[in-house]
Amino acid sequence: MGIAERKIRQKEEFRASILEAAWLQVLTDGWQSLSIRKIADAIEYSIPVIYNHFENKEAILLEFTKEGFQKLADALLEVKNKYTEPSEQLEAIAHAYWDFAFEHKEYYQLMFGLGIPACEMVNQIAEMKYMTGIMITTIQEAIASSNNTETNYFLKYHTYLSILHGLVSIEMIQKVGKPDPEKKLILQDAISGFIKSLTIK
Amino acid sequence: MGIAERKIRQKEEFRASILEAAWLQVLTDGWQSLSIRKIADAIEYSIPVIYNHFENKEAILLEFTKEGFQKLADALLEVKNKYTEPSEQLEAIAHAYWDFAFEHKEYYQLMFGLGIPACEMVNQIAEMKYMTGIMITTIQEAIASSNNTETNYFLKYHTYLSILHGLVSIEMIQKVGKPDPEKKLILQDAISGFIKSLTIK
DNA sequence: AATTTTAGTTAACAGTGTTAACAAAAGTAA
DNA sequence: TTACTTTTGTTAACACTGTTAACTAAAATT
Repeated sequence: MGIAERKIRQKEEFRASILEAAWLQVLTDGWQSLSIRKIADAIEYSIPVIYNHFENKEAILLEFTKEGFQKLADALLEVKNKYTEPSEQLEAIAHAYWDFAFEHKEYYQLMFGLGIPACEMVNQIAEMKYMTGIMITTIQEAIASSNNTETNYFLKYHTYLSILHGLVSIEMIQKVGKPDPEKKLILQDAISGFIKSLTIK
Repeated sequence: MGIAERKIRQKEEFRASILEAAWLQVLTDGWQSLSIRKIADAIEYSIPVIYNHFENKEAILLEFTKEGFQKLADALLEVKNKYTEPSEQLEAIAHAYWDFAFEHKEYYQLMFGLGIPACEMVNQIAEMKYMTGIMITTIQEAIASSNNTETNYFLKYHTYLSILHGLVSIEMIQKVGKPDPEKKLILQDAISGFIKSLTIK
C-alpha cells in the first residue's frame, strides 16, 4: 500500500514548503525578523501546523545553519580540488570562504550567530574609534621602528583587529564558560606571526 | 535658584538607576533577555518613564556598548604603557584584549553583536565538523609537506579559522553592503602571513 | 489662588513564540 | 456501508515583547 509512502512524501513536501517560505523571508527581511506567524501566513495554514514539523523556531533556524555549513563545505572542497599544493589550497580556501560569507550573508550570520547590533552605528561610536586609535598608533610605531617602514599600517591594523576578534568570537561560540588557559597559545601563535609579518618582509 | 540644578541632578540619578537596573539584568540573564518591562519593575516605576530618559531599548544597549569600548580602550592603554617596545606593546594589547573579552563577556557580545545562536549546539552540528575537517586535513597536508613537520596542526587550524572569521565579521559589522574589493588585500596579507608561519619556522 | 508645566500613570496597540482544546477529514476494521 | 480511530488542522488563548496615546496628579510659575 502506497498510502503510507504518499503521506511521508506529503509531509516532506510540507516541511520543505515551510523552509522555503521561511527562507524567502530571511532573504527579504533578514533572519532577525523571521516569525512563525509570517511563515504560517505565507503557506496559508494556521500557526500550529508548523509545530508538527519543527519543534520550535530555533529548529527551523538550525536547519538553515546546517544547510549553510554544507554549502560552505562544498564550496571549500571545490576550490581545494583545483590545486595540488597544500599552501595554494589554503589560499584558495580562504578566498572561497570570504566569497561565501558575502555572497550568502544570511547563511553566514546565522551560522556564526552574528546579531548585527547597531551595525552602521558602530562606526560612529567615538569610544570605538578611541580604542582602535590605540591599536593603530601602536602599529604605526611598530612599523616606524622596523626595517620595512612602507608597510601599510591601516591594512595591518585591520588584520590585527580581525585576528583578535576572530580568536575571541570563535572561542565564545564554541565554549560557554571560561576558555581553557591553553587557548592563549593560539593567541600567542597568531600574534607572534602577525608581529613578524609587521617588522620583517 | 538651585531648583533647576536639583532637577537636573535628579534626572541624572534616575537615568543612572535605569542603567544600573538594566545592567543587573544583563549580568544575570544576558543582554538577550533584557526587557523594558523588567527594568521598570526593578526601579519600581511604570514603563513609559523609561522613555523619558532613553529614546528606545536600543539606546540603552548603545550606552553599554559605548561603556564597553571605553573600558576596553582603558585596559589596552594601561598595558601598552607598561612597555616601550612597540612589538611588546602589540603583544600585551592582544592579551589584554582577550582577557577583557572573557572577563566582560556581556560587554564584548554587545559591542560586536554576537547573537550567540545555538552556542553549545554549533559544536555538535555534523555539517560544521565536515567543513572544519576540510580545513584541518589541508593544514595537515601543508605541514606534512613542509620543513617543520612537528607543527601543531590543531593550533594552526584554530588560528586559520579565527583569522578568516575575524576578517569576515569585522568587515560585516562595519559595512552593510558588499565589501570593497580592496578588502581582499587584507585577506591576502593575513593568509600569506599565516601560510608562511605554517611552513617555515 | 489660578494657571501652566512636568512627572508619572493606566491602558492599549501591534507584535512575538508557544500550546491546550476542539473540529474535521482521512484511514482502518467490522 | 457503518463505526471507530487516527491524523490533520483550526480557533483561541497565554505569556511575553517594544512602544505610545490619553489622562491624572503633583510641582513650579505667574
